[in-house]
Amino acid sequence: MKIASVIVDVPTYGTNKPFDYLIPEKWEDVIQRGMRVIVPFSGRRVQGFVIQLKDESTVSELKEIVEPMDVHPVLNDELLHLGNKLADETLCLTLTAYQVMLPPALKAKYEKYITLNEDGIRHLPDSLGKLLLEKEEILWNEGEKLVGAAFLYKGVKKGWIDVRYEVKDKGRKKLVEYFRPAMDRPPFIENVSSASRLGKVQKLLIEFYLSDFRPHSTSELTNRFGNVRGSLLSLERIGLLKKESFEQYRDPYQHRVFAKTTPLPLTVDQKRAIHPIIQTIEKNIHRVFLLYGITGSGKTEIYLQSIQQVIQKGKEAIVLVPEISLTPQMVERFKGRFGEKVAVLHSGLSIGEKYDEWRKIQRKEVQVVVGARSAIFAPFENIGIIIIDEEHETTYKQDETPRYHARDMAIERGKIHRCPVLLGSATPSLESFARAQKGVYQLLTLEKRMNEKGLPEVEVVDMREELRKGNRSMFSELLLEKMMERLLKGEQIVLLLNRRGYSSFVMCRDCGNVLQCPNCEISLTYHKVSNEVKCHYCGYETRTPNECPTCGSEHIRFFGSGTQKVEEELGKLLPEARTIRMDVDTTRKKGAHEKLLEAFQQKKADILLGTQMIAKGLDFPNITLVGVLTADTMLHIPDFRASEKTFQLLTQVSGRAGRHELPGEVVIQTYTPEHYSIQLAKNQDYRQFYLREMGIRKNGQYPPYYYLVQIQVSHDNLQLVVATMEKIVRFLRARLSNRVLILGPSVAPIAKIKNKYRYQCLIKYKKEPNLLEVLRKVQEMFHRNQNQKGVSITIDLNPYTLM
DNA sequence: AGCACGCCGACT
DNA sequence: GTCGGCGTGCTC
Repeated sequence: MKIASVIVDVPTYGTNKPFDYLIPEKWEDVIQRGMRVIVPFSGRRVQGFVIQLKDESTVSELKEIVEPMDVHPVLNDELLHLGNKLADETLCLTLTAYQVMLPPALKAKYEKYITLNEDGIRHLPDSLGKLLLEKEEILWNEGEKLVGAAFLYKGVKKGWIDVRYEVKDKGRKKLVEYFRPAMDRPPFIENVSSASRLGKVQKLLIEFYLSDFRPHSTSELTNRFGNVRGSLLSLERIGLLKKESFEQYRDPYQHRVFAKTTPLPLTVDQKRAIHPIIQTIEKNIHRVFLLYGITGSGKTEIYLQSIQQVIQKGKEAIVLVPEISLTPQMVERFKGRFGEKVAVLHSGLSIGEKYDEWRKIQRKEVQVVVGARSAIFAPFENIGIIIIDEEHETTYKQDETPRYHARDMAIERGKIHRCPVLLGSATPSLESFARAQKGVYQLLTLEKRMNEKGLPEVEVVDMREELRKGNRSMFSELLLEKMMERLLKGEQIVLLLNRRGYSSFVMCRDCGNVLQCPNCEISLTYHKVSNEVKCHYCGYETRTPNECPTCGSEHIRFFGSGTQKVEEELGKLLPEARTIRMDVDTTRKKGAHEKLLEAFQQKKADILLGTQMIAKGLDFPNITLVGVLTADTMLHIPDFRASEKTFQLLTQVSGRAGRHELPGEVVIQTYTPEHYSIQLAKNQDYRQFYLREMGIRKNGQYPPYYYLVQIQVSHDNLQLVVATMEKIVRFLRARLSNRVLILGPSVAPIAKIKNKYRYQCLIKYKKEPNLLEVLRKVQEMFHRNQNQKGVSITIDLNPYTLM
């Protein structure tokens, strides 16, 4: 076993295969599969993943591994397998697949240094020469700032300077420095008295140690005595103290106390649902369950008690929730039940915090992970259950490479570990519910709310009617009336509006011109606070013009309403109401989300106004009214899932009301009250919606009847984009069977983003065994061309948004 | 991705 | 005859 196959950290399709390296004798016992190593590659050093150890190679002249980067493998055999499968099925690089399974702290970082050569100094400008003489070696970027990249390349070529690459390990454990007495107390005292002159501070420190003969951290001593690190180091030099570092976990929840909870008695419904899950846990068999339970029916308690069972068997559990920073309440429930056994992984954590949580898992210090999408790759080795809450959420599909779906990964891992996968939702995705109907998944249902209260009363208000009555405000009479009622009673209100900013677009009333982003094919959104118009796609922003840029007219009007405008209108209509606004603009800062929700929970506000981020998981007893300001914003986006998403959103947000003692009411305002997703959401009739929508999908040849692949091409040259897309479509038509539908080439729904034109095609199919192979060829074909022209193509299997 | 190699135009 | 532009192909 002297040879290692390595996937190198060079993200191109040309290098997407293992390279063999000799293992130097000194590392022979150390290097294992799944470790990261540093290897020489085409004249420089790069990081790589060892995927195999072997005795022979077909390559004759092998180079040697420079050194390992890990003491223990970061990917075990299961994860290596999972990564290969992921790369295969989503058409991404093996390297990219491995990287997505690891915390970002373990991603290699390279640093480029320059050093001075013999008589190079004579040729260099003073600024650079002086710096190099002083420091011997500087970062390439520093040099570039001084003299420009072109000059540096020249210098390298002429041999005046040398370039050196270094692979940096970003994985920084947080270390805390301690000083402890270097010996036991009696010899310590002896040594102190025999030591030659000690400084004043040093004496002080020695005295302190004698009074408290233990290790003390540098920060503790600094707090007590001022900056004494120098003196501590002197004491170390003369052998009295010894410096040590301990790893310390960063705990994102360290300031929170989680009230301990105990298992609640289950209802008859819940008992019936949990029984088959417990059985599969006991018998160690893999099965996928779809837990369809209406909002407030107690799905979480089923999760908790299943996990309890798993932990008792000495196994581990993974729980996925949609973007967890949004639901601190969820974390609380898991930490409350399982305390220290829980690790939390989500995008709100810093790189260091994610790394620490990951290490707790790797070291088996926890048995439960609660996290967002990527937590599905938690390096557990003995999984007893995988739970995906709010199974229908689109965030489980990553919308950048690698475009994997957490549900697929969960099922793959469930098979390997022979354990159940539990998908839970009040509004299951059509895909999953259809599978449950076919018996591929086992359906478990909870049809009753736990509090024995019915679902909240839902009223649909026709906003066209309001307009006819002369009401031009954002609020119907009914909603306003109900809001005032709640304010008097001191109960709380949630208002949902699917649009941030102030108004959705800015139009000239004289010429009809709508302000557009210069880089994207998208209208600009008006933000009143800053008096700017912004593009929500590329971030472009500019001052709102006073006159129309095309015709010069001053009659500029703002159309549509965003959260900012509603907030303002609320201030006028109900000046006594206290409002909290929650959207990407007010929750950008770390922890802001949690703070706003906490304030609402403590009744520091009467109204919580927000975009769809408020629709999920909120569980506050005092909310008795939910208002949806415009239910149809989502309905008319060009996406075959628009109805499904609208139905889900309305159902979810309605579920926020009346979860506890007080009965809840919901008011849905819409311009299309007759639409079935609004009518059926009003009745909370999922099954009827399912049947209706399935009929439409069947007719339109959409999922779950057909599988979908989306191919997009983008570049700043429109002709090139069209030509490339046409070429791809011709290629596909030639290679795929005639049962496959190929739609396009067509303009993407957003025709231009960040100055790049976008074209796309859609592939619909039921069964096409060689599809992956053909798609891989498309990809390879265009990676050759990519170098020349820079056209980027993306292939998305089972896309979730068609934008 | 980065790097060498090689071919061709521009200039000492 | 040399320097430097960048298209091409390779990296164990």
